[in-house]
Amino acid sequence: MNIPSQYNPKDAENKWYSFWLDQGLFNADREKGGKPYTIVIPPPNITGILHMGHALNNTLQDILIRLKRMQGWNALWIPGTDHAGIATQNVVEKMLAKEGTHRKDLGREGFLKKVWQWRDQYGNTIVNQLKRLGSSCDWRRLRFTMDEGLSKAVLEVFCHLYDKGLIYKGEYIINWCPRCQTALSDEEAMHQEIQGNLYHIAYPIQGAGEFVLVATTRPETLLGDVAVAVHPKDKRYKDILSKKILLPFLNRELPVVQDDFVDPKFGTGVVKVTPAHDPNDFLMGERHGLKPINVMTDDGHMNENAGPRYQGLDRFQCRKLILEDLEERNLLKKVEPHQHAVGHCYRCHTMVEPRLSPQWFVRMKPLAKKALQAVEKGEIKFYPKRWTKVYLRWMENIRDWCISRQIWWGHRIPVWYCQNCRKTEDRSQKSEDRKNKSYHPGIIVAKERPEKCPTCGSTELEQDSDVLDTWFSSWLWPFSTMGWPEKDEDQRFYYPTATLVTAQEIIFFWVARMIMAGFEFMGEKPFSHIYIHGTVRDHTGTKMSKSLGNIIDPLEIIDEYGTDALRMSLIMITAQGQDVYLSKDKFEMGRNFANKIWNASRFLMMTLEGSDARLLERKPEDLSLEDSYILSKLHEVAGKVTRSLEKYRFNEAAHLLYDFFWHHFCDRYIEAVKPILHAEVSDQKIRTQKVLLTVLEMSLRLLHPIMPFVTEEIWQRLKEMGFLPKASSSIMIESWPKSKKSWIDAEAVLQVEKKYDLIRVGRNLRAEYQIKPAQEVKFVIKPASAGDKTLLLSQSQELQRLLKASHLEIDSHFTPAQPTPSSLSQAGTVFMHLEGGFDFTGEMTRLEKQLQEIEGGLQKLEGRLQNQDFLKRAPREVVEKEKEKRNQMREQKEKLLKSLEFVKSQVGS
RNA sequence: GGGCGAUUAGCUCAGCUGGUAGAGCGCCACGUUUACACCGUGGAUGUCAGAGGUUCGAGCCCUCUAUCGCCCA
Repeated sequence: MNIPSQYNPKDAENKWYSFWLDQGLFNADREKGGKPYTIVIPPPNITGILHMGHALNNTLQDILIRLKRMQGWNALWIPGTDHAGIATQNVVEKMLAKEGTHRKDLGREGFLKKVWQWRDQYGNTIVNQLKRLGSSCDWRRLRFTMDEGLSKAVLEVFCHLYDKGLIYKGEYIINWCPRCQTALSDEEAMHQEIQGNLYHIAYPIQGAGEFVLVATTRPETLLGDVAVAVHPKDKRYKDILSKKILLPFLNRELPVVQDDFVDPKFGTGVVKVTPAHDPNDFLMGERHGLKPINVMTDDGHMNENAGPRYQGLDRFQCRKLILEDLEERNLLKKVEPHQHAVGHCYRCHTMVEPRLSPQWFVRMKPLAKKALQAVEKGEIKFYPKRWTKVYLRWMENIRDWCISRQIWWGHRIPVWYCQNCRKTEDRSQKSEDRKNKSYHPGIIVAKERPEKCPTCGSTELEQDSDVLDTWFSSWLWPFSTMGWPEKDEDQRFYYPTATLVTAQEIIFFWVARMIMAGFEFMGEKPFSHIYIHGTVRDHTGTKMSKSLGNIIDPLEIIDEYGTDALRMSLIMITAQGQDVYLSKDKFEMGRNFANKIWNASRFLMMTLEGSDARLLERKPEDLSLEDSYILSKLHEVAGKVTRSLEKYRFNEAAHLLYDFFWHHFCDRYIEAVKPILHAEVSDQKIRTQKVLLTVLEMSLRLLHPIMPFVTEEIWQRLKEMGFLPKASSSIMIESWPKSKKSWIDAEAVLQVEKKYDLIRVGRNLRAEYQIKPAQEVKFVIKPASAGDKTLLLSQSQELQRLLKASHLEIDSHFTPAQPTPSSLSQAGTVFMHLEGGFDFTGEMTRLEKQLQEIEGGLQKLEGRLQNQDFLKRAPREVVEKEKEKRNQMREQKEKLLKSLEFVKSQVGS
């Protein structure tokens, strides 16, 4: 048999992924039975390429889905992508710019055609990349937020909410991205601390020859000032309340208003009020009946209201010029550095401009109620649970959601305006509309284009040119992907989903809104558990991003180390919900482990070849101590791994498996049974082969959800060799191992642990005395108890081999006739006989060091056991345990003292 | 300003409900013994950020402080 000594991931990955696909093993089928377990993928953006965040996110989902599938659930993982309105439009616009054209040249329809072409060409890149990760999604159910079905869901929802009075149009201040030229929701404006300045500007008081100092961070907006404000209790400014203030440059007369919002301690205690360019000022303006003046265009330039000198300037150029002009007139009194948070577009990072404009909003308070309760009552749980509070706080302070976007790519708002009704609409009515949000004359909301206006019968209808926020489709994801608003059996079966696996960044964007949508449209929560994993950062703690160039590309890692290595490494270093600091060398861990699995299996296959080894179906009666030990550990680890995974403690599960397979199975068991395997056929040999096969096969199944490829590759080889006659077609549909108590023999485990402790101690002696590994030495062991003697006697052959001993004596009454290096282990004292010279002084220091350690520990223990409070209040088991430990240590101390005395007596001679 | 997280071995991080600290990498010594050098054997290394407190007992619970990071305003 020729098996390469290194695992080659590439072959296995391509082969088995296509095999799984061909066999339809990812496909969920209601008829197959089992309880439903559904996950919907957080749909990646079609402009995206796979990054480590995706790799982690999808590995976690795949682990869950593969686990549940093996556990016999009817496991469904629905994949899909998100149309990402702004991001995709940006990408296509850039492409057009390279071609020397602009979307406006193509017109709306022409542009959308281009976008669809782009998405057909590139939009599935990430889907194919997810496949390389091994993701076992039901690809037949792949959805896209712009699909016909999902678009229908969007229309249905818009009309439903509008009819309920939960959607309204209004002129409000929103976050405006001057580069993307669209409104953004509050969540899409990411606040970043920037180092700016606080400018103290002197505004002249009319007719007084005096000034009032106003502090602002954005001097260019002063052109839109309509008032200045002070706190009502601020006595410093009492005198100016009745005065008019003159706006520099424009000489606009500004009233002085009093408002609680003003913080007397901030700046000078006087603020300028610019309702068209600041959300707080907007509210203040409403409170005081001030009419906003907009001084900017939609692309961030100054408009005609800014006056001829500034009109047409970019907002930052204008700031510069205004400051120069203020300085020239001696109106700029003070500039102090000031750090403040400014919104940035989450798609293009341009500084967001608060802007007054007519937009569509969803009234969120009524939707939030059930979503809030469900989490409060624990019907929906966050893992780790600290996110609960974050969610609740946001929900409690929820604000209306701006859903209109001034772009072309997306679901167009299903609203038509009757041109006729609009003409006749009285201007004064407009402000009324704002207050009475459900009253919209000339507005028709419908799933399809209406033929004529229901009010006046006019056919002059024009559809709203805006599209909806992308999240307005993704908040429906858990059910729109299941065909809603149509209803069918599948939907009834698979909804609600079980677990949502996502990142912290989109709790508000997506998770919270999905919960609201679930209750509103399905009458039921969309999922029960939300697992929030950490953010993947580079080794310095910076979030990975393309523009920073600190990306570690998962595909590159897959090429270099293999998918299983990527998955295992990521899982091992990701504690529940903690951010991950990544560097390339971390992936060696997973690669080395995959190789270890490969080689252990290789060894087994070579030794089992030709034998008729089969899996053990029940626990044999005649197990050796080692057999009992490894089978106990196997079942113990199976239980622990299952519990860890079910509690979303993925790294714990990974470490348990790593430790079991490498250290217990390979380092101990396999090494221990090698002589049996190399010997002639015997009952013992046959049994050992079975144990080996059983442990390997079950380990593979336990490892499969995390490392699907290498486990399938080996499992299939075992099957091909005839060792698994009852096997199904793939390990991925085999059953998940059950931890059986009857297979766990705690006593055997304890004894074997003792045995290895003794071996370690003996080997340590060899190393300390620099005995060459090949050289055999004589050992004598003085057992610590009668029980230990029995144990050691039964294991003497093996001990002899593992200690590389020429002779091994087990003697309860042993006292060395001459100075002999010795060391203590749990099962007894190990003496090593040296031929020739012996370094008494060296041995003395060694023993003294050991004695010191023991004495230190003993002192602590004695102290504790003398403490009456401890004896009275600590639980009895704890006290007993400590007593036992003390007795042991006392004995050890005695032994050491004896040895030491003996050695010392020889030093002089 | 409010909230959350982090601070544990040289590095990167585990440590769930309190019972005398662990892993991987790195380091030191030895080793090429037919599964694996992507390996084996043995070893060294910690005032668990600091200060108080609760407790018989604190890395873990409480309070405060410091540093770093994130979120919200």
